[in-house]
Amino acid sequence: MNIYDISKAAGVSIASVSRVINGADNVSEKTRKKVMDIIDEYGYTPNAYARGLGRGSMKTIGIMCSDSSDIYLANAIYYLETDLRKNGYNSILCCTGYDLETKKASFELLKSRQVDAFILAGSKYVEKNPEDNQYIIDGAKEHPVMMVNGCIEAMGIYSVRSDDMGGMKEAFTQLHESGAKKIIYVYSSDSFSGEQKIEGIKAGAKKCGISEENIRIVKGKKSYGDIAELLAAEYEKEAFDSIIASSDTSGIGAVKFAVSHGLRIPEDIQIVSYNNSKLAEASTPELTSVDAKLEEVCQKTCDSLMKLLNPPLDENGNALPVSLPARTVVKTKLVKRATTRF
Amino acid sequence: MNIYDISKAAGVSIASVSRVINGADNVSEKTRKKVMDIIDEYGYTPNAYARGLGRGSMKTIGIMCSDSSDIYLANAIYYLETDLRKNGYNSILCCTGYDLETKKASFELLKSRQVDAFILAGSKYVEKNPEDNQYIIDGAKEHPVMMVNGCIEAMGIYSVRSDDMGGMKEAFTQLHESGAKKIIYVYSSDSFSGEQKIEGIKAGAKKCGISEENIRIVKGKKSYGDIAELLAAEYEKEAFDSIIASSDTSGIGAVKFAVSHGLRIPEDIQIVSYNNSKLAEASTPELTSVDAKLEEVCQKTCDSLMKLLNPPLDENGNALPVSLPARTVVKTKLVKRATTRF
DNA sequence: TCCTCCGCTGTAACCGCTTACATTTATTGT
DNA sequence: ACAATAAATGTAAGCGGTTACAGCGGAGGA
Repeated sequence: MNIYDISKAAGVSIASVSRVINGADNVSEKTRKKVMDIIDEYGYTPNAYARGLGRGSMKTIGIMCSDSSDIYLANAIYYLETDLRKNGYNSILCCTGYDLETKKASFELLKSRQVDAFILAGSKYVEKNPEDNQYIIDGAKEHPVMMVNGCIEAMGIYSVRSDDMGGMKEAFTQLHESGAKKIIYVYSSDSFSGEQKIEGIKAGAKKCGISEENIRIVKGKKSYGDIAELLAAEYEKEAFDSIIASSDTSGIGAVKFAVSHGLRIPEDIQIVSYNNSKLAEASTPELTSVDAKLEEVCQKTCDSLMKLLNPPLDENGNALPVSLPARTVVKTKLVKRATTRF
Repeated sequence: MNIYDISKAAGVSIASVSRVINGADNVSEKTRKKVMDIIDEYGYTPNAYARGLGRGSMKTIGIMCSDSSDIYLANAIYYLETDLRKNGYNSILCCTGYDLETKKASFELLKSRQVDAFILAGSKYVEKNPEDNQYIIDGAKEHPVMMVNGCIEAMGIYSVRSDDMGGMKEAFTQLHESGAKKIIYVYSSDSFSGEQKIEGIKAGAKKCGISEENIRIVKGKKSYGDIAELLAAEYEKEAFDSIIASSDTSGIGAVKFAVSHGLRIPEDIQIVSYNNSKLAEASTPELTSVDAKLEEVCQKTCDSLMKLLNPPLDENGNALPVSLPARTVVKTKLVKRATTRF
């Protein structure tokens, strides 16, 4: 069932059918109805690829994320996909894992799929070694690249992220003001936003008059158990009265540590985690968490992308240049729950 | 940069270029090298849509899920996408929500994208009213439809799911054997697998010699708080000593109920949840949960799909018919943790 | 009445690839 | 050395749409 079949059945040319399915205004009401009736009768769906070929745009966005089963990224994907679809765009998803070669291969694959733009979700797409980002920088010359919670400085790369530094600074400060004397920061992965968070911790400490060498920062693995063990070992070395965790996952590890050590939350120990994903509420007791405003970040990402891909037209129908901020930073919000005294 | 550019630069015909990029064996080593060199030099990526148009298959699978931010589905998507990509297939994702019209629209959209097959992830694609499934049944006439944890009986629809009935039966039986006298089952959503689970509860009760009218089944909403409140109200009416939850999410609600009522877990109250997603371990105390073997379910889904889409060929290169079981059921496994005494 | 203009419709080229088939070139046997 | 055969390559027709441009008929003005 293709456009020829429809045109034959309706007794019009394929051009007219094309006009009808594209909602062009220069079709008579009579033809439109004739064509629509046939289309409804036969249940015809235009071939998106042929359309894309003819038109030059597939109305498709390539989304890359390291691991869609990560709660945080799963949410991002949901927001992005839904938002894009509302705007008439489809998403091709690639779960790239953490290996650079796989990331590159996925990028190529999405290119071959003629995506109109890329969205790199998560801060795992900023490599330590600048050369390793070259594939993204090159790609951005052809199609816009939106980075969600990551940032690479180059033409065509736009970044929307939450204010991780500010968020962590606030968490630290609040904790300090609520009487915390010994704060430990635990994180589990290095990344662009990971560094921002550490900067935030340092900034918070500075604001509270705590010297650099008195800031305690430890790095663990991703699992709850690992974080709990790490904190236990640290506690052994020197007790602390508050924990800031780089994610809700780590926050839960912190809760497990506290519970297994018979420490009362929040009386003996306070915990603040980050992201405010569903995990924060899933925890018992529920975690005080810095809301990373993921939904807003995703929504701003889509907004910018839509502006970029569908620029306003001047009176002659030519695209007007759009100027978008290369970086957008969304303010976070501390959500108070049961693991803190404030 | 298209195949003509490459053919010109390499001094061969586009057919030869096509053969090279498709790894055909009837190309001389000399031309292959010439072409590959040019491709590498110019960084050419073939247009997947033109290929698909010419070839008739896009090597793309349409995945529908109600909500990719649901932890369970997020995992499914990860497994499916990764597995499909390993097999050279891409995935287009549609998060359809729970509304029938949106589901239908997404189905149409994926059709227009010429997907080679559909995967409907989650048990939310089996509607109560059989007529409402017609769009899937019709779709299955054109392309295979794989249902993950759902089941509709029709030509071209294949179902892979976990043995929810058996899993729940085992949970009930184990609980009973560990001394539970008053078991309550709490669930939060109606669906195909929801019904299976209830059947399992009933089967377990029967096996334990408990009459139908003594089985307590309550339905709540999705949030932790709601489940906790519901259980509190039920407890008020009549105390129970064990909770079976239809998901880890509900299980966490049960934990919250127990904690807020000062009930010790598992001494005063035992809890068994379902899925064994990351949430089960995230909970404090960690949830005993029936592992729904999602990874295995997804892997079997992909396996079957690949067999269907790439059937073995006979000596003349014709596809041999493949016969696949329309239903595959994967055995679950009870994972014991801290919320039960067994 | 004839010409112009306009709205609608149709024709055909093109998007970038695959592939059946024709053609050329290389290999082998006698 | 030459036909027969096999291997490599090229040509051209699709795949299913979009769209520039040409053509057509009818309304309105001179």
